[in-house]
Amino acid sequence: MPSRRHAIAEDLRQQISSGHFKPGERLPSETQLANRYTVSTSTLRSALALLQGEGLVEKIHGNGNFVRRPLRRITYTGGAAAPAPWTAFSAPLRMTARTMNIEAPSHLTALLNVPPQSPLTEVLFATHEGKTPHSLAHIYVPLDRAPTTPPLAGRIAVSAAELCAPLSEVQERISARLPTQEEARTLRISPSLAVLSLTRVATDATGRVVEAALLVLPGDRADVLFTTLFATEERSSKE
Amino acid sequence: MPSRRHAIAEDLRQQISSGHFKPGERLPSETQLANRYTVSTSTLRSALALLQGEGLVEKIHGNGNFVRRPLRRITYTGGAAAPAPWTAFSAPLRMTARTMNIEAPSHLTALLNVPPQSPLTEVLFATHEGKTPHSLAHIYVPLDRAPTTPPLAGRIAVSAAELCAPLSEVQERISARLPTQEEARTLRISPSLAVLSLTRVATDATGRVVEAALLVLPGDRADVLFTTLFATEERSSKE
DNA sequence: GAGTGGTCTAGACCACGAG
DNA sequence: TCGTGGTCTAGACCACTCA
Repeated sequence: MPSRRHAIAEDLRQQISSGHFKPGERLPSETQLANRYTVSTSTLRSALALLQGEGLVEKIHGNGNFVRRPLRRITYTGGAAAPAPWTAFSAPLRMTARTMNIEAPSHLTALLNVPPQSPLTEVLFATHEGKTPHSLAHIYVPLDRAPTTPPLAGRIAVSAAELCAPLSEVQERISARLPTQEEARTLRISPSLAVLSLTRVATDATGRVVEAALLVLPGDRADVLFTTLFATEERSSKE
Repeated sequence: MPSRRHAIAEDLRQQISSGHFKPGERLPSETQLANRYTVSTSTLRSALALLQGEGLVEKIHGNGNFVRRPLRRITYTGGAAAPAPWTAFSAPLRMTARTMNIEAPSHLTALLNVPPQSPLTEVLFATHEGKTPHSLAHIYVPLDRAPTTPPLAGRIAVSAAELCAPLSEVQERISARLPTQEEARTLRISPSLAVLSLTRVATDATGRVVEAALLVLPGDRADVLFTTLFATEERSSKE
């Protein structure tokens, strides 16, 4: 037996995909929708919560529920096959970066293998498509290993490590979770929409950590791709 | 101002981590907890929903709310650095597999690059720690490329591709989402606990798809690790 | 059958956003 | 200020589990 809220969610899904409600459009208020479906507002809200978790609807407090614009799915390419960590896109994809020097907070000392409060360059990084944020990144570079020409910007910031000594190893660890309140606000996603959390640690030939990057990618508009090529014939690993 | 439900959730989190409520233990009923905190049952339930999404509490309909046993975090190791796709664990980690021959359903023909309804071997695969499922995998091998000695079992099933012709490429695509109802039931996780979804496609030297694997890993107990080694000195890629 | 969580109601009041 | 969503109440009734 489909519950009331699932039936309503399904009906709204239909109306959205059929174009009855268009991307960017504001839905009728929750009170109106509750009347239309003859349910209480709580039931209607729980139906909207389902759509929210799917990334179909965005709620804006004090303003309304909006049909989310379907966003291009972006791909983060990891591993050796990636010349630059962010692939290029045909669509206009805006990037913003903010650089600041900080002292290593405790949760980073283990990751970077540096003493507490040692100087770091932090780059806050975001990609946007139109007005909608696509992804977030925090990138940390120990100051004594940073390129000598700040400020970093654009893709250079993301691949800062490449400017340093030759890398010997890059580790990328990926997990899935719900966004923190702040991430949800910044990315303008529902707190119930899963995100990919990727931690990339680059090490140089001497074993020092050259760069750590913490990426947050909304599950409805990003995924991560790794391609592993195996040696055939006399071919060796590709970079 | 922290809302009522966040305060309650925080208090319960404390009581769980302090050992006042122990792993596996049943919490007081929602009515009792609602009285204790002098809130309505709906408010209390929304507090529990927060803990559920964090994987701290498991609700069992008609039975109660239970403190989840903290599970060992497992790591799926991807890419060339992985001799076997599933790393070994010190803890007893049970694996179950069920093999069946099917005809390629439509959503797999593109992935496997085979004609519709061509014969496949499907392996349903699960890992458990104790009674709790850790992960799910659906593995598909085109029949004409399968090893000649079925039934596959254990880790062999997961690395079936290795028995075939030498691989030339493995693609692993990862995304984050909420589980389907069925996945949530099978993995015994909350529908609001994010999962990693990993699609692995292995191709042999002739360009044919040898194996496709669809993995589902609960976000609270699994992550994925890729290690990329760069050639230094005369060293080449490792397998 | 007794007790649990699951769904739903019909309100009240608060917090936010835009005009 | 007004309309929006956010939180919360105090119930009712249903569905499930276990003894």
